Amino acid sequence: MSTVKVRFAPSPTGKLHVGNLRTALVNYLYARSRGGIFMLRIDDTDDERSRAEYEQAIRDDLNWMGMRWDCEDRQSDRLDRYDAALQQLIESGRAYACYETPEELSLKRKSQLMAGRPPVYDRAGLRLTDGEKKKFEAEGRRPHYRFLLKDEEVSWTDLVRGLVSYHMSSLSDPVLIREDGRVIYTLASVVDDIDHQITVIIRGEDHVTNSAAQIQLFEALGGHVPEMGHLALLSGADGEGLSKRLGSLSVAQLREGGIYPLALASQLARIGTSEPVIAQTRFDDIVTGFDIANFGRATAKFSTAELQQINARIVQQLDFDIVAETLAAQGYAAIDAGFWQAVRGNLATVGEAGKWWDICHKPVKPVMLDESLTAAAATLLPEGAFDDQTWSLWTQAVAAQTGLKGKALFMPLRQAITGEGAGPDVGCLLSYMGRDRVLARLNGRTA
RNA sequence: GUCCCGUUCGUCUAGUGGUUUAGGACACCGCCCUUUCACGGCGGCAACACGGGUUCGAAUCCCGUACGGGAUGCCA
Repeated sequence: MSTVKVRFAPSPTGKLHVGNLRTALVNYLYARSRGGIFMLRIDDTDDERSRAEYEQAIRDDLNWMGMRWDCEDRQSDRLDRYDAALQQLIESGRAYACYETPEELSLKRKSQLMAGRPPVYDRAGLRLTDGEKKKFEAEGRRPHYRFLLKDEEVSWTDLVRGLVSYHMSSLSDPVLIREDGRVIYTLASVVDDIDHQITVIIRGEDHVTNSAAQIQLFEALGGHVPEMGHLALLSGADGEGLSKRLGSLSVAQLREGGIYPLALASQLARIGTSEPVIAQTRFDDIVTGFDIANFGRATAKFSTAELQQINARIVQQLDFDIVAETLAAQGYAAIDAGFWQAVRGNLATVGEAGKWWDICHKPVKPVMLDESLTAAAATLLPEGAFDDQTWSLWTQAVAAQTGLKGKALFMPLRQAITGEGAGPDVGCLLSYMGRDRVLARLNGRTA
């Protein structure tokens, strides 16, 4: 049995969104759970839209989530391989030159549609005589090349969809090389997969038609057809396509919003599967619990609300040494392990720890709910430095004097001291604030 | 238009003709715990898109309808 080898092949034409990242993650998990190889392939066949900054952003996003690739390649380095493949196909009669302009093709499609016929290319290029071709060339036209599809049913056993079959008669012969000589994804991807000896292709369901045609291409090039797995696409919470709200669901934006990588990975690895989406605090557990067979065929909804919940659950379990660097990067290098321990149980994001740090160290306008209570509490506030016992001793004294207890006692104190109605244990925050600040706030002064 | 695919609790799903008063997880609601919130424990609410058919029996098989997604590019 040969080693499993998968690839993630993004085109650096934009930022990764959660759908892309899920495809990457599923490939990664598939490889890791089978001791296989995970390859990164940059599909930068020019396209005028490819940009170095996008490529870097993709690498950053992958690394951020903890995915390391075992090898990489880029299509712009392999142009001669694509030319060679085209020659091979021309010689075997599976590729042919066409001379229509894009405008002419679009016109053809329109009239076919109008006549109620499927917009399939009529293979006019195949019937061109040498003389006609010469005439086009003389007009200054350059040929583009198409792959001659065999008119038969292509089928394969898909890793997630089971038996899939597709009849080629409803497909146009795919263009392989553009008029300007640049290769098209359909060809480049297959040549790469053959050369890189990819054993399994896992990609989105939007590629099933491609896959059908590409299977014939693999065969025509004498390559071994890899296994295929087509993941159902993700949609937004309202069921709309993800691409429409790309902005709000870009990985970069999620990162900026304080989402912890394991939270996103936990969700992306399980969404659309039969396994429950639960917060995983160790990447290894995500790998272990992964099985491509658990993925369903229906489009799954990606919910940012759910992500946030998972994120909160994970953040609340994070140890200080894991988040210290993140906190420092956000300007909170002063936060220590004790403080983190005190507040983490109430956080939704790591960054929120900074908010509580500020409440302890920067002026806060107290919220005065019961001034007679807080005034009494102020006079009872212990002298000297605060310690572990301060809060409970102090509140007991306040309770004894005022006769208040429970929420009526603690909520006014909390709101005066922190300005907030909910949050970490006030007693734990006390020593970080210092006596003067607490006293001032109890007396209703911003401090 | 044509070709694929999908549709089970709010969400992700289990379910491949009787074992199902349709199971689980998350969310939600309630109670408990708790000096707030969160965590945790216990309990509860809640679904087979619709219409025909096949069958003794259908969430499960067939046909149709509706809705949704994808494809139909000299994008990937």
